[in-house]
Parts: sequence; C-alpha cells; structure tokens
Amino acid sequence: MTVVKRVPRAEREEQMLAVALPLFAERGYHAVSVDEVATGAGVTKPMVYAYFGSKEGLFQACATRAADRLVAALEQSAAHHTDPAERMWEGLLTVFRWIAEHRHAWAVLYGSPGSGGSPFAAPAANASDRMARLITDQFVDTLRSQGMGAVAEQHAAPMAHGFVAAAVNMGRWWMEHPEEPAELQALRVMQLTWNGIGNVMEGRLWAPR
Amino acid sequence: MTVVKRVPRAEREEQMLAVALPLFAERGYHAVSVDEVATGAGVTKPMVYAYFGSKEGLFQACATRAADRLVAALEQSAAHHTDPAERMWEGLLTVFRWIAEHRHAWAVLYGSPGSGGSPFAAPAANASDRMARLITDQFVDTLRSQGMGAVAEQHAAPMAHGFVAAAVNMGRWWMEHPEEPAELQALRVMQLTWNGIGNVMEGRLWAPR
DNA sequence: AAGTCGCCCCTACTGCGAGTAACCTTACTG
DNA sequence: CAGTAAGGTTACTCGCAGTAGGGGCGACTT
Repeated sequence: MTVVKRVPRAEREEQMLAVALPLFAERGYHAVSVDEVATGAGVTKPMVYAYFGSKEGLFQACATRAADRLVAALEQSAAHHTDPAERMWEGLLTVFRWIAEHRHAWAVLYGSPGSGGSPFAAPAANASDRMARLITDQFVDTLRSQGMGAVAEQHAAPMAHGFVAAAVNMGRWWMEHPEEPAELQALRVMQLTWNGIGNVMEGRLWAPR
Repeated sequence: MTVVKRVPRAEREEQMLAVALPLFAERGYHAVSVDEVATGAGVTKPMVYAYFGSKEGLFQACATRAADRLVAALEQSAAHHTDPAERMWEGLLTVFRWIAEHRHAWAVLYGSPGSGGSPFAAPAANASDRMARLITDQFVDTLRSQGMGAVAEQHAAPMAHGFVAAAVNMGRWWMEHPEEPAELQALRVMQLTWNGIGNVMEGRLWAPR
C-alpha cells in the first residue's frame, strides 16, 4: 500500500497556499478550480473546504497573508525613519522592492494585468487602509505640530488614501513595464504626491538626499 | 393569448443593460445570474446570449458604456479650459459630479464597496488609460514649452496614471462618505497631486480662483 | 489491552448557473 | 403569399463549488 504521508494541518495549509498563490496570480480567481489546488497540494477537494471553508476563503487567505507581509515590511521601514519626507521615500522604496520580490503576492492582492483582477477585494482594501493609516498618522502629527490641526482633521485620511492609491497604481503600471527599477517608481510617486504636479511643472523636482 | 410585444434588438439591448447595471452595481458580478437579467428585461436567457455573447460580455457592455460616458464628460470639460491648473480642477469637478449622478455606472466601472469588486477590469483600465492620456498630453505640452521635454518623456505617463488612480480611489472613498460634496473631493485631489503633500505640510494650500 | 476520541483524508454525491441546440412564430420582403 | 430574417422559447448539457458520510490511524485514557 502506498505509504502516503499524513501531514498536520498547519503544514498542509501551507502547501495549499503555496500552490494556490501562483495559480491565482497568473490566471485570476475564476480560472482556478479548487480541485486543481487540492491535487496540487497532494490531497482532494474536501480538505481544502475543511481548512479554508470555501474557494473565497482560500483566496482571502492568500491575499490576507500577502497584505500582512506587505504592511509589516512597510511598518518596519516606517519605524526606522522620523523625518516626514525621508519616511515617505523609504516607505515607497520598501513597497516597490517588496513588489519586485513578491510578484505573485502582489498580483493576488492588487490584481494581475493579464487576467481579470481579483474579486473579493476586502484584503486589498484592508491593506490599503492600513497603509493609509500609517501615512495619516504621520500627516496629522506633522500638521498638528504646525498649528494646522483643522487641515489635518479634514484632509489627512482621504489624502492618504489617494496617496496609497497612486502608489498602488504605479505598481500596477510597473507590472507592465518591468524593465524599470523600483527606485524610479518610488521617485515618480514622490514627484507626484510630495512635490505635486504643480511644482513639477514649474521645474521644482524632488530628489532623495 | 398574451400579446407580448416583440421588441427590436437595439431597444431590447437597452432594457437588458438598464436591468443589469444596477444589479451588477449593488451585488457585484458573481451574485447576479443571467436568468435574472433576462427575466428582468422581459425575455429569457438565450436572448441575452444572442445579444451579448456571454455574461462577461453583458458586464463589459455595462462597464464600457459607463466608461465612454465618463470619458466623454471629461473630454468635454477639458475642451473648455486651457490653463493647466484650471483644466485639472474643472476636470476633477466634472468627474466627481458625474460620479454623484451616475453612482451605479461608477460602481460597475470601479467596483462597489459592499459587494466584491468586478472581475474583467478591462473597461476600467481602459477608462483610466484614456483619462490618463488626457492628462499626459497636457503635462507634456506644458513641460515642453518650458524646455523640460526630458522630464516629460520619462515621467508624464506614469505620473498621469498615478494621478488618475488617486482620483479614482478618492471616488471609492467618497462612496463610503457620501455626505460630503463633490467639490471637497476634487479639492483634496488637487491638494494631493497638484500642490503635493510636501507643500501642504508646509502650509501651502491650493484653492480655486 | 482494549476502548475511544479526534484528526487526516477519501469516494461519491447534489445543485446551481453558464452556455447551447433546436425549434417555434411573428413581421416584413419581393 | 411564399420565403426569410429576426425575436423568442423550451429543454437540455456540463463544469464546478460545495457536502454527506464514512474509513483508517495515532494518541491518550482506564
């Protein structure tokens, strides 16, 4: 009899996620069947349901894990810098480097270009919210210390969301122009959101130290 | 026998789209069945397939139509203004007002908050591209006339995409805070992308004339 | 040593909904 | 008043998400 090894839950979940992530990333949610993931992980469909509840649950697990790691990387970067501009710059560098090193995770989180994006965008929205919060806090602190609390209250959160969205979409754009370096993407976001288009048009460019 | 009127294709397509749009907008792609749309439009499923080819085709038709109208509104606005800042500002106002008046179309195009977003994001990407191109052209013209062609070539397109993304996501954020006026959303995008966070933090706010 | 509990894993189904084949019927054409 | 195209239907197939129910093996009691 084939001595098929029995594997503890945690390890098997890991295998399933490892199989599912690149599949979801490359073909999109719809084009991946649960059976496929199951057999890829050496088991059958009901195991996937036992561990993740549903196909959506499986996808969410992939996306949530990706989101957690991305946000963790960003938080760690933020903890190492205090100056606002530097913090932004280093944060962007961290994010774009993370994207380059985790293309599958990024694609699952924020949608791959070829196949349709991901449904069930909750983890992506959640990741964006957490990243936006990091920026919002920075923003509010800086403005408060300059007696501009009112501006902060009103604009910080939505502007932070806009900032994150700009960065995320620059990431999407990047996926289609992969020859460029991460640093250039980060620089562009800084030009756009830190200096502002108005300044750039008048020749005021931003540059890291 | 019930004298159910037979309806010409163009008109029936219109009905189907009219039924499908709010359904997709409120419940998302997955939770809507083709049968539902068909009966809602007074016919049966095969008619939908005869006219739109597939469920995806039906969705794309909704989204593409929304995209066309949004872009058309923006193009018309752009044609009425030449000054870069004013053009941006009026364009943003146009977009946010359009969103307020076409919430369903907007939700189908760029994903509703409650239900999962939409798969098959091609029309959304296409709309973003076309809006970004409007901005890119403006951007390149302005920079070229100042002898900064090199900057333009390298940064205009990706920055324009970042700009559009920021505006789109501000629109998403707005859907969850619908009490605020369109003007405030537009103003925030200007603060973020025209002035830049750096300027805002130093107290330089932007305001329409 | 024998019960028994819980975990890992399977075969074999149900059911829903996308997509299709084949046919009917009304209305307009020469 | 055929002939034909366009609007419309019933009645299927099929793929896949999700489930029911059961089997075996280790670990922990007693």
